Order: sequence, then structure tokens, then C-alpha cells
Amino acid sequence: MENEFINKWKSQVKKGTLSFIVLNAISKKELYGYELIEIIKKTTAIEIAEGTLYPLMNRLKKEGLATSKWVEQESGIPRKYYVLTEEGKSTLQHMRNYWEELELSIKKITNHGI
Amino acid sequence: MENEFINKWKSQVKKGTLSFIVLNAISKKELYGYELIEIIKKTTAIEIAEGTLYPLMNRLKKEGLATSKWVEQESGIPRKYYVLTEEGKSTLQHMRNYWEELELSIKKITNHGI
DNA sequence: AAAGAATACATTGCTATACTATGTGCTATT
DNA sequence: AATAGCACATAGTATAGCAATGTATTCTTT
Repeated sequence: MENEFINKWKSQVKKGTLSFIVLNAISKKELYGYELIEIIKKTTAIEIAEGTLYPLMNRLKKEGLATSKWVEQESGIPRKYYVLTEEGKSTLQHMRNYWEELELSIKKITNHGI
Repeated sequence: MENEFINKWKSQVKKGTLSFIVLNAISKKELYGYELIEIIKKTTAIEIAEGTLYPLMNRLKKEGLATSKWVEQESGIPRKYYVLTEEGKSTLQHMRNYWEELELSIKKITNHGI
């Protein structure tokens, strides 16, 4: 049985991390919601609940970082694909810079002490 | 003027990150609250508000990861020093492992695509 | 000596976001 | 016919960072 603190902590770490991950993901290629969950789970072992992803994508749209478009399928339910806007791209760049700094900061503290 | 989204995002990234940073910091050496804020700001450029740190330290104590002790000063206000417990040490190790995985996951997505 | 800055603790109220639970409707499998 | 999977979505709850505010002592500046 996992420590309860650790589980809560992991959930907290995801706050902020998830939007970063999702923006990175759709920066390579248009993806739809369900696919995002699957693909992120497969490549990173990070699980995003559906109740987390859909509100998150709507926030990104509301903030002007992404747009979406419905794409009809030959068979099956239509999919909503997400596309990064120009503002989304430049914001993502800022986020990448900050993340690199953060990584370095953490490394400093974990490896060399403070 | 900085993007509003970025500022909110940075604040969200701190959720979880700060407890990790603080636990790492006191794992090297006993530190008191005000000192933690100063020292983390100096070495990592991450600013922790006082209204963030003190409740955070109390949570860590409540969870059994740290203890604290008052130390009187020859001159000046007494300081509350924080010490990592055994449980805190092992929890920190789990957190370090998870953080490494997270770093790798993010690297995968930012560098090589998904 | 008085005023202000710095040290050092702490709480309250606000806000943002992840998660569980739940719901809808279509398609494929058994 | 029933179940699992696909694909969207919302409501309610809990957590944690932050600004604002408060208390009290000590140091620095004028």
C-alpha cells in the first residue's frame, strides 16, 4: 500500500505539469481528447482522468492557447481535435524555459545541498 | 508585463514542488522558516511567500515527515528549526524517484515528440 | 531618541486545479 | 442481449499557493 502523503503529493505535482504536458503534446501534432489521455499514459505513465482533461482543454481554449475543431468519423463518434495557436506556441516556449530553470534548481538542492 | 496565464501556471507548478524543495533543504541541515525562504530564494530564484511556508511546514509536521524545535537566540526572536524524521527521509526518497521519472517524461515529450 | 526596516512567527480568505462520480450516446465484441 | 470500449462532458470536493494582515523583537538610520 502506497503512502497517502505521496499520493496526494503526486496529484499536487500534476497541477501545472499537466497543462505543460498537454501543450507540448499538441505542439507536435493535432490530437483529440481521448487520444491525449491514451498517448500520454503510454509514453509517460502519467494518468490523466477524463474529468481533468476536458476542463483543462477548455481552459486552454478560453485562454487563447489552443483552438478545437470537430472531425466527423466514417464510423464512430466525432472527435474534437486541439490545435495550438500562435499565442499558445510562444507561451509554451516560456513554460519550457521556466521548466528548465526549475529542473536545475531542484538538481542543485537534491544533489549538492543548499 | 508578464502573461497572466504564465503567472498562474508558475503558481500551480509550485503546488507539490515546494514541499519537495523544502524537504530536500532540511534533509541536509536543520533550518528555520525564515531562513528557508531566504536560502531557497537565493539559490533557486524561487520565491516562497510566508503565508505559503508556515502552513506548509505545519502540514509536514502533521504528516509526521518533520518535527520542529524552538531555539532561543542570544539576541533576537527565537527560531523554530525543522528536522526531518525517518518517515520524512524515506518519503523524500520516493519523491526523488518520482521526480526523476517526471523529468524523463517531460523530456520525452518536449524533445522527441509523442 | 524616534522612525523605519528587517527578522521571525502565524492566520484568514480567495482562487485555481486535479480527482471522483456520474451522465450521454455510439460501436464492437462476446 | 449484454458488456466493454470509445469519446465527449459536468458537478462537487479537497488541496495548496498567495495577498493581506497581525504580533513582537531587534537593528539601522536620521
